[in-house]
Amino acid sequence: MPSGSHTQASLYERIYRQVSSIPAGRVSTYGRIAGAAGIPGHARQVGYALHRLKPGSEVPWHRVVNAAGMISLAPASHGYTIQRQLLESEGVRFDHRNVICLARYLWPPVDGCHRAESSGRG
DNA sequence: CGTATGACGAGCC
DNA sequence: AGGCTCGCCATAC
Repeated sequence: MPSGSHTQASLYERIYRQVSSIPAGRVSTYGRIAGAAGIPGHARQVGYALHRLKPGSEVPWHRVVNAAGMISLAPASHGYTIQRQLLESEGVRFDHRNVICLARYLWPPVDGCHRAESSGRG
């Protein structure tokens, strides 16, 4: 392989790969995706990468929310409704404040908190 | 090429 | 406990 430049996939491609690794019914945050993609601290770049996605993309962009567990799109935006519907369609529940419980749905799972496993025991 | 902006995050009060 | 501001850097014009 040609040394020097990007021996690996492009940054966006790495971001898309990380996002694609999120299973259905789980969510991740921009910051975590950034860290997993090799650019810790650059959460905004992840948001930008998803913004660049095309409508026909198979990347589960809707499984990415901000560190507060909220959809980062404008609540009155069309994208917000789409993302929320897709998440609820996968079983992700929203708080009365439109917040997702990251302790239950965050991917990769966190220890010390019960997960939303299919067994329904928590 | 410089200014403005944005699908974020952490700190400050 | 929560709203506001700054910093980060690629993209748009």
